[in-house]
Amino acid sequence: MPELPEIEVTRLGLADRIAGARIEGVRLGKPLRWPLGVEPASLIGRTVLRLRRRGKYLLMDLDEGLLLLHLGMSGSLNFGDGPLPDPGAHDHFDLATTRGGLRLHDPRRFGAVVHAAYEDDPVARRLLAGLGVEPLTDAFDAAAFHAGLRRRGAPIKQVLLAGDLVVGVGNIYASEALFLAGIRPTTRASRIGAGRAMKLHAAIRNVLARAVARGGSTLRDFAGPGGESGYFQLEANVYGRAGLPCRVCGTPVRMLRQGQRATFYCPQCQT
DNA sequence: CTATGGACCTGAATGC
DNA sequence: TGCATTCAGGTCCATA
Repeated sequence: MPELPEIEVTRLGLADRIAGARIEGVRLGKPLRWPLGVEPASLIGRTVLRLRRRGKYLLMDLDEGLLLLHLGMSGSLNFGDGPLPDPGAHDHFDLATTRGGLRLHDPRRFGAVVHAAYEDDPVARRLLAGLGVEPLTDAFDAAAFHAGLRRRGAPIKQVLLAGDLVVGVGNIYASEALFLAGIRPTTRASRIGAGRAMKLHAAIRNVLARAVARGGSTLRDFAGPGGESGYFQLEANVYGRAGLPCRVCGTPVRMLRQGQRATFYCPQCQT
């Protein structure tokens, strides 16, 4: 479910509530994508220092080591005061803390919780080393982005999704950013000129920042850590709107498949 | 190195 | 109603 905005909304709702919490209990459910990497009991007594985000990963710094959390396609985190309720079939990781209970719910189990001794250790590097630049920071430079695009012959939609140039742009926001930039998703990245690269750079920042401000997109089941819905889907221009009129020009929105993923675009506005 | 297709897993929606 | 097929917000891995 989650792309960068949903992860960031989760982080914003959770960071202040969990900072300073001491871990008192750990429960694992069914296996996630990767094993935790340590005995769950070894986390007891650790203190949560802060919660950061890198791409679609949440990094939970502890007084010793850190946890890397990924929500995959269907994951969400919930945090509540008081003891954790009895776990359901899809609750696969619980932390009981002095500040409340944190629970990872993930029906498809493409998510993960992995322990690393430190941020540069091999376990963490394997997950984080290949990630591209953070789009909502100054490190996301338009000229460098254009230079990166020029080296790629794949369709621009798939280059955005790959996440090795810029992180956090998933299937919804890739279609939305390309709409805002007026670029066809099938265009080879290497054929995008400087002017359109600048537009796309701005569109990515714009769409992601607006989505964070709206609380993310709730399509099926996304909710923030306190259960709140997101509202960005209400202002999506093309995602999930195949056959409906483009909000700008009225032309029916089209859907196509790129690398097994649905892509939406307006054949009139995007050239 | 880049690009592509399949894999992982479950539930909901759709089609016959 | 029942059963098979398709689809879903990610990303890793093997293969060309």
